Amino acid sequence: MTRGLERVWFERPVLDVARDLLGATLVSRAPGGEVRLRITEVEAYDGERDPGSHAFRGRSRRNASMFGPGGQLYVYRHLGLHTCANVVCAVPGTASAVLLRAGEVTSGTELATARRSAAGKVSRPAELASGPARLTVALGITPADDGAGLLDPDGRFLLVPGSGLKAGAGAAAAIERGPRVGVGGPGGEGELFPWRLWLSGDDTVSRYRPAVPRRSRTGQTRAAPTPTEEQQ
DNA sequence: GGTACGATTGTCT
DNA sequence: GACAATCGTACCT
Repeated sequence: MTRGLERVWFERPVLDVARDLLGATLVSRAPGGEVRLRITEVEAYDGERDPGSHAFRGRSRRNASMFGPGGQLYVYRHLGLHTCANVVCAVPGTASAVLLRAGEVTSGTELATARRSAAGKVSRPAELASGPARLTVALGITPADDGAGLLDPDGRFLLVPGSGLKAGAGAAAAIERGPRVGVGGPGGEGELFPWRLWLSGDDTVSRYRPAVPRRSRTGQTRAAPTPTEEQQ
């Protein structure tokens, strides 16, 4: 039987959990079969003190599972289109979580490919789960899985520690870190929280895209320059 | 009650 | 590289 993790594993600083999630395997079981994903890229979100976190403005109906005990999923819908999944860590009452950004499908490739094909195109195996929304599709994670546990060896999801991380020093050297993707905020928040971690050289890691101000439906950007400023 | 916007992705040029 | 899709949530009036 595959052994999972103890809950205390998640009751640590979010960056420690994020680092150790790299190389770990997330197992997703469904009636159609099982998909195993080796995690290659994550982002850490440190709860209410992190301006990039969904929990920054406090608890709400959407982010309630972020405030739950460690070792469960926080799943949310983004832009009404995509589903993203986080691993909740730390102790109840806090709200830190690790966003799963990318991974390598190591088992159940056919099922993952079928899921991704139904949702769009897949041009190469490395793109099966290269991106937070792609990853959830490949694993069959839906908003209904919000709050699902990751510790039960017989449950729908199981997180298995990565064998390559037991060595410690060697594994740490293979981990790179940088600013989080698509997280802007005042004063270059991405630079203040360089909490995107990935396995160096892994081709399943998603492409870095800096945060850009979005044009709203009315044709204005959020910090629209005045006509006077535009002339300068 | 109304409005702005987002931890993204796929398509089109 | 630019842009549209699409809807739940938070914030404002």
